[in-house]
Amino acid sequence: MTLRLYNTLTRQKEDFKPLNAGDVRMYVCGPTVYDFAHIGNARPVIVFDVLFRLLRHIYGEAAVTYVRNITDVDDKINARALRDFPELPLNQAIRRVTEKTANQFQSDVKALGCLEPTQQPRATDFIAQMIEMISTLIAKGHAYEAGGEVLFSVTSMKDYGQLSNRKLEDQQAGARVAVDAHKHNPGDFVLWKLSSAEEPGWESPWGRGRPGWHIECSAMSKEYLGEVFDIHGGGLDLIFPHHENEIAQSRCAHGTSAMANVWMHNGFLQVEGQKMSKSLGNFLTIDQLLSTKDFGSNQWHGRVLRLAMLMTHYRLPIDWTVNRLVDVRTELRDWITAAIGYEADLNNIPSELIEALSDDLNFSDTLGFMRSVYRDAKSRLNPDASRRLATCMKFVGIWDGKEWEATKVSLVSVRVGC
RNA sequence: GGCCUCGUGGCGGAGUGGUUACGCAGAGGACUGCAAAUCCUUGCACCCCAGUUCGAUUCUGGGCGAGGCCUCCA
Repeated sequence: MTLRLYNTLTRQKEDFKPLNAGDVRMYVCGPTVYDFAHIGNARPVIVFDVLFRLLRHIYGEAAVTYVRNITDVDDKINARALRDFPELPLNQAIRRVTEKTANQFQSDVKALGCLEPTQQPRATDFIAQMIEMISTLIAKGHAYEAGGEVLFSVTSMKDYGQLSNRKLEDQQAGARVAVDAHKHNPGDFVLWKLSSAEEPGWESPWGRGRPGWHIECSAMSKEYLGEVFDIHGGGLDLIFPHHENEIAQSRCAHGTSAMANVWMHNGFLQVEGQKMSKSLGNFLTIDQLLSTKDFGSNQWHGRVLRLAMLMTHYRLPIDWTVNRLVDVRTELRDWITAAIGYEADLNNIPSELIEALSDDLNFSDTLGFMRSVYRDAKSRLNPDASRRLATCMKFVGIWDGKEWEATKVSLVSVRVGC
């Protein structure tokens, strides 16, 4: 049985071959901590959590390293800090914002049944490594100083644009943002920018400043996973420019022909058929779904949100609707009712489950298999099927083996009926 | 303008060159003091137009529609 993954770099499903089966390494872009995580942010977290579980099953727990960063330096964070804590010195205000948001994120993600990544580095702990990498890029002629910034020169890399399949000439320069006059090429991006006295900053060879967005992932992945690693994941929108630029930085700094061998991207979600946005008033945070009745006059259990997310293949768009959550809750309740009281046995995971997941995380087949197990479990007294169902649910993270509020009603009626 | 996805029944979601899974919801029935639970049965679809073909939902081309990216947004 081989693990097959769709690789954005080659635009096809490929057999996954780790560089070292005893040391499988994955990096996924995590949140920028300036506000509550929304339900769209939950998708990569859940999808790659399932992949993490699968990799650990195949290669062994100790053999898999999963890094998900926390971006705690960003101009949006600064703006938020000024708005929320105007009375505090900026540094303290920033720390308040990032601490609070990062903690919220961790508890959200836990409620969604996700395992903790092996490492969750914070960008601000790796400023020195970023500065070092930028110095290397300058020394190798891939970056230059101009207009109070250090910029990466995209024309210095012969195959820039490989991941997103973009040619520099095709880009509509300034389509969305005015081109800075000091850039040698409109596609050049910021590695380091100088800070004013009020802005947060760190001393560097180019003056007191702060890192650009892309460099942190390059620096942190290098720190924990090395110059070349196996899998890099994130949302579809990160393909360009973020991942393209990470590749450029890492490959040019290290002189390698790849940063990661497999690039995976999850699709977006819409809410009730519409793009999620604050102006449309359909912006849903994870916390909101878990703890308020804002969506469908219901609070939603984290595992319902998780299963609802897994119902659709990770690369396809999801339309996030109340209807969907209601359906999922019904099905999950039925499964739990059939499995309750049985111990999951993670040493004995049905091979059908692993096979389905190994086909580029084919959740449809996975659910199809679980439904067939459920049928066996409910239609007759079949402890083995119930145990297998419990095992499957635990493995994909949609059940922790405990009784669940929503099952209580039906369990009671079963007992009364007997 | 460039690049990339996607379009299957009320909803979710597989799959196939020729009898179109499966789940939820719906309808009918069995059981039941009523209800719940359970079981049985069942209706409903492949965006449009051409082409290839004995035959296309499945292949090719063109439309139409939806979504994403094109410098910091998962």
